[in-house]
Amino acid sequence: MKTSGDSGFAFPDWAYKPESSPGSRQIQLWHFILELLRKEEYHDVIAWQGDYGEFVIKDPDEVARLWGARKCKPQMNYDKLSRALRYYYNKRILHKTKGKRFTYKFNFNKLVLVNYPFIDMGSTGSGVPQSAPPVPTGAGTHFRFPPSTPSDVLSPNEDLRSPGGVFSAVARRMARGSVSDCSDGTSVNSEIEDANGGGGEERGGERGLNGGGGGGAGYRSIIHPRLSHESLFRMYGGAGNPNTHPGPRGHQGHRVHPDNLSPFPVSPLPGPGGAGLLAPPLSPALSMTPSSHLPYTPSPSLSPMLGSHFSFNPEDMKRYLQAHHQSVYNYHLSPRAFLHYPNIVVPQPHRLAHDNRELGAERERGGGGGGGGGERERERGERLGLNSHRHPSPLSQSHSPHPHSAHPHPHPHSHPINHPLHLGEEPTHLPPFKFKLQPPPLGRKQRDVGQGHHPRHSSLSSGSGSLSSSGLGSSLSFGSDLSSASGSASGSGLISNSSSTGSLNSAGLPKIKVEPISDIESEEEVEVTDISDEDPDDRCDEYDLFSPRHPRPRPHQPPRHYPNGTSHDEDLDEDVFKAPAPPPPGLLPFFTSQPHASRGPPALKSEPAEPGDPPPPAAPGSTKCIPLKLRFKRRWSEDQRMEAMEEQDDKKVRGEEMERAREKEKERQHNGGIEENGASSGPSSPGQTGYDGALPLAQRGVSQELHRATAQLSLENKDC
DNA sequence: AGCGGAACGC
DNA sequence: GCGTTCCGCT
Repeated sequence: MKTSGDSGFAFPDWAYKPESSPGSRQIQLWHFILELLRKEEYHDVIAWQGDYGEFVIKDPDEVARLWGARKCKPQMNYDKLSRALRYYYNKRILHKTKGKRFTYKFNFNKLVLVNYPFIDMGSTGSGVPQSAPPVPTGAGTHFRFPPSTPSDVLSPNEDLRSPGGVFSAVARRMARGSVSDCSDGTSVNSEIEDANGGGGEERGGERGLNGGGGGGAGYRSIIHPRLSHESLFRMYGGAGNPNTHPGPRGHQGHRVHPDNLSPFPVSPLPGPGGAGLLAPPLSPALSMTPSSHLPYTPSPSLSPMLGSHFSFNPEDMKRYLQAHHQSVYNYHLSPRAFLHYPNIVVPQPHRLAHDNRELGAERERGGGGGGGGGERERERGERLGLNSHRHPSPLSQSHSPHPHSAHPHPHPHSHPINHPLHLGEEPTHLPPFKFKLQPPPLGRKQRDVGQGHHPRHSSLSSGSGSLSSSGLGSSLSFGSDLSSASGSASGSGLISNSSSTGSLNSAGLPKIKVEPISDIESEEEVEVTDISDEDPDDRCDEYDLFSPRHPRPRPHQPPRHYPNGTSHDEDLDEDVFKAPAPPPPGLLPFFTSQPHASRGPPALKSEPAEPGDPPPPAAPGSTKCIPLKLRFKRRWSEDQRMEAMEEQDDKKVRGEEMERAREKEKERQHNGGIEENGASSGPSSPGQTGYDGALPLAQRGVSQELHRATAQLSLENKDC
């Protein structure tokens, strides 16, 4: 990990979005929305409403203003913002709730917010607190492997030694809230903060730890932009973690109503509901799995991990991979994600012994949004310059009395930085586990295929003709596109429709996986996104940090599915939302049931009620009574086949990418061979992991594979 | 209100 | 890749 060098982070390179896609590094609108949604201060402006995932923009102008402030786009207005929102339709991140003004709905069924596993989608009406729990603010959603230590996370100048240093820095960052300060000095943020009294109270809940920290001045760059306080906190401390809401406002530290209100299957599994609630955000993959699904094994190394750090030790990796794999299956994600580690086997999930989630957090949702009416002083015309301090921060959001409880160093002895378990010396790349959303539905605009009736220009650049609607069915068998981008290079943000859809299409190759049929999105098509790529701190003044992209013709926007704007999926989605949590993945015996069932064509999908669920029962000839060995064999063949298939598709879709990835992997293997072996002392040792012993013979090999992978990973991060 | 194409910017 | 800005159309 190159972190130490420039940023001091212990995250693998692949944990970050490539610089090549600066665009994705900035906060994305939906993240921002989510962010606002979870803050009580903004409930007068935007709030959850109705169905899960549905929210209403109560004050469009204000939301736009805030967004504009965050993006340093003073000209922002609802019209523009809504345009952006509309783009999400195609991406399926959102859709409009028809008939309700300013009401949109997140397609969480497709969009698994990796880093927002605890989102509280409570509905207003239900009286449930609206704001979300530890939802990372736009800020640090960047996915990162858990930092090993605070110092990994903090920039060099931060005072690592003092707890206050860490926290204050974080707090300071957190204090920045939703609105950013534009570098030009027109700090919107400050505007708001000032408005709220000394720049510090407004976000009460989160500021709890800001005990000292000196003014916010200059905090801006104290922490590396990539640092997510959110994850930091989550990582460091489930319990006491301020951000996690231990504080007064942490109403739902532990969602009390998880199953019902959350879009995420919080506790699919009976029992320690949500044992995983606070599962360490090992990866997007992990997070994406409803926490409770996480098959973490309470291994010795686990607790430390939960407590404060994570290291790339084999066990952790194993868990990570395991979880990932599990996710793949749970969500019917393409196994491509595991392309590099085809042999990894995910053992039966074990539940986390103790959940470290933010329990006890109680959130007192004080009077709730007082009548939104009164205080809206801002007006659209006025832009940043004026202050429109709207949210007099609720006092209720007091600060966590024990800011330090979240001290990141619960386990000082296991300082990650030098974690003994760190294996490997060579940098390795793990597949980025980048999840993409399905491409937009075929559009109604097919009509214009080929015809440019462009108002402004007649140039039909690339993709206009692309969409042949239907046909592209080809690749679509697997609903989710879990793409494993090539190591560090990948780029996209969390969601992306096939990037080059347009161009490729024009070439005649169906590049996009198109949903064959209407928007019916099969539940299997759970989309996982890594919302980790944005950094709230990426602000206007930092724009130039990113190299400008080369201008290129903008591909046509793929047409939408629904002819006539009819959103068929509305219902579906709704169902999805209401649907009970998906079956416990863990229950999906990795070995026993047929794995890819869900990957079939959408047509297969049936029970709308179980979105994201594990694949349906094994096909008729299931392996039920087959000996384990055989089963494995079978399973493997199947997997291989699937992989092959997908690869084929992939090739069409993004062959290059894959190719590169594979190449990389090869390379890695080649180069890292030595270290790989060295790692063998780790997890593969029987009994060490805790499950090896229980693993069937067949799995041993797999284990090794995993081990190897782990080692590689470790290597990869070695230079952090 | 909403939608969505197009060009443009970062 | 992700908006932002415009704008015509419903």
